[in-house]
Amino acid sequence: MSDTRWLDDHEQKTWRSFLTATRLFFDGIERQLQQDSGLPHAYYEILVRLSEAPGRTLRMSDLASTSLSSRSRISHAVARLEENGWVRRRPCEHDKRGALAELTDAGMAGLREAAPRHVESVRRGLFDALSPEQVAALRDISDTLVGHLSNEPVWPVADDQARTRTGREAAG
Amino acid sequence: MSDTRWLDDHEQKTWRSFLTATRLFFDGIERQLQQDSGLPHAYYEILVRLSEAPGRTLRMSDLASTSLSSRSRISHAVARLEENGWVRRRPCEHDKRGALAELTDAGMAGLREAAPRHVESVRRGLFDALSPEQVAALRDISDTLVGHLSNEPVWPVADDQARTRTGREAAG
DNA sequence: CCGAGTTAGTTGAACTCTCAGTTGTTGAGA
DNA sequence: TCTCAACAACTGAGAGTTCAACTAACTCGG
Repeated sequence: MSDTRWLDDHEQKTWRSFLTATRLFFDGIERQLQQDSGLPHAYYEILVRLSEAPGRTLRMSDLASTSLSSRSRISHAVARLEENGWVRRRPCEHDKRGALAELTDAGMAGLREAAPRHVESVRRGLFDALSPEQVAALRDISDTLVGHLSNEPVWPVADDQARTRTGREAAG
Repeated sequence: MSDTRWLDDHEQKTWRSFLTATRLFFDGIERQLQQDSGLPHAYYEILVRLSEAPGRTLRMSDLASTSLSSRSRISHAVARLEENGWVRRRPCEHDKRGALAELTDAGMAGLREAAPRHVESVRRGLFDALSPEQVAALRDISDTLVGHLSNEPVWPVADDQARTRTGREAAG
């Protein structure tokens, strides 16, 4: 309890700045996408993943893992996108438990229409602000974090998966 | 439309890595806080802001702006925290439209109990993964982004405020 | 003092996400 | 073959956020 490794002043400032920066940035991305295309960013990403998949089709759980989403989230999201006619659901032949999500032509068209403004907002919010050195550093940092966070099972991903609370006990 | 400044390969990879890293990281922070303290991170931050304010009290709109939240969000959040007895609402004397949010002793105790594990998860997810140079670079990048994003009225903040869609037209 | 315009804050509906539970399927072992 | 744990996906309830009203109070010109 009292042996907490508190943040020193510099860490504190870094943390808060990071928090503020990412909030401002992602709030902006989210808002732009919502206003221009009526899509949350998570949904946009689903469309992107599907558009890049062979046959514009992915199994629901593959879609979940490539999108860093829970299966439940994908279910709800695909249901909504299906109502819009942007995605179609089809049964999986080999495994009758499975379901395939396929990007329709309308979905592809919607994605193509949404992309330019989205990319523009990413560029304006991120790349226009940073120097080439900062961009390089950001990539380095992000890669490091991804490696660190995706290997360590520090935080169990909920939804169906076993809740092995690894690592938590060591600190508490 | 076709003059979109698309991302080149390096930018694309940076962007996706950044996206993945922040998602993994913040999902973890959120999950840890939710599981250990039953609080979303946004609510935790409200408690922190109040705890740092003179008299542990802030006006609702000051709370909104220091937390980068909409007034509506603060209203809902404070309502919930008030039910828990962690925050108390009081009328503002000078301006009868206003309301003050005050952190109660119970709220302060709750915050003190939540803090160690939260700090630990921030440290484990962020500072333990990065070298001192990377931390310095992250702070530099974050400060730059904050300066860039909070000055530019690129994305109008909704909720009551005037929707001056500045800057968007120039690109569209 | 009055009325228009602005500001502070709240509220309810719609939407997304999470969590827990359910259905249907698969596959390994008795 | 039958059984049962594991798996894929869906579903509904609960919680948080956003957006668009809405109320109440302040400001300022007339």
